Amino acid sequence: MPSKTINPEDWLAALDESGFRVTTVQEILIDIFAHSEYPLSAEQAWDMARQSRPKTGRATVYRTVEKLENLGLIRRVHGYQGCSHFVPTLPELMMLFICLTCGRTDYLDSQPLENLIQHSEDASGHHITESRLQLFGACVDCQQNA
Amino acid sequence: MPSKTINPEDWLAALDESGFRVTTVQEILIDIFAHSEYPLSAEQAWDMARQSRPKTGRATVYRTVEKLENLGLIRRVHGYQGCSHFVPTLPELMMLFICLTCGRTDYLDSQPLENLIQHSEDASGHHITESRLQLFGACVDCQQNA
DNA sequence: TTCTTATTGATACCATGTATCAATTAGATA
DNA sequence: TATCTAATTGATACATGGTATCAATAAGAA
Repeated sequence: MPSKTINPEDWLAALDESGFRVTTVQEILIDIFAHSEYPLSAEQAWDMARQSRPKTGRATVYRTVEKLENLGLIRRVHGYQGCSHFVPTLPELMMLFICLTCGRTDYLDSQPLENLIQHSEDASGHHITESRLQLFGACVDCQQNA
Repeated sequence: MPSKTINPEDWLAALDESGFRVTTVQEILIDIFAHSEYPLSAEQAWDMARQSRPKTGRATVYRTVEKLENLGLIRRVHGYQGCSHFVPTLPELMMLFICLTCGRTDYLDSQPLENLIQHSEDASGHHITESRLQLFGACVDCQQNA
């Protein structure tokens, strides 16, 4: 339930603009990540990729995931079934909520995080250049169905 | 530079109260984690433990680290040299800052995080039960020495 | 001191991710 | 369209980080 929609075309364009080739495997993987409601691991993405293209290699998937991460198109989720799952980078500064019941993700308004960082910089004197926030719990739907 | 100090005695007491035995290896490891200024991995802790007790086994260290984590005495740091480093749990709700230059940790006032969670719950309708925040950058000292 | 059992160390093992390298293919050029 | 070149791929072997097993040890209650 991302608040903005993701356009796989843009990801392909980003690949191209960075001088990478647009290949079948990469198209498939981009489609998989861009449309998943849940954080995906490379292994899961591999399984899904082989459904539409059985001979897809494992190493290729790991390489592509790394490439997408380096391009900033997907981002690693920490603490949800380990630290090996990825979600699309929706806003640059992400306040990601993950439901521990259904596993679905929601991108919350990140203004509060921006404020928090600003405040903490002022209060501590440290210069904050990077942040990682993950929120877990029960989403609206799962609360009702409980 | 934790804002509160850590008392290894308390950790040993926590072990004891949970029905675990207080052993030499565990005392050594507790001392190592409680006094480190930097996040430590199990592998690093193993190296340090063997300096004072050479025959210490690797599996034992991994098991002890897991035990300390389960007891809530140490907590995993995400995104600092992977996700395998641990720091003492100082406040229950942690706003941990890690300097990317010197690696030292600082526990910031976590009231802003409490507010953020409260605000996000109200705004999204999700019930937030768990959070993970990590801040990175340049600490006060490293900014001056730059 | 004895006894029971949690804990330990050595080892083998497993899972996740990475390096290698010949074969393939995107896409630029003719 | 055919040709060419290097990025990409798939298969495999490998490395790393962590776990299961099991006999030997030691904590701490009796």
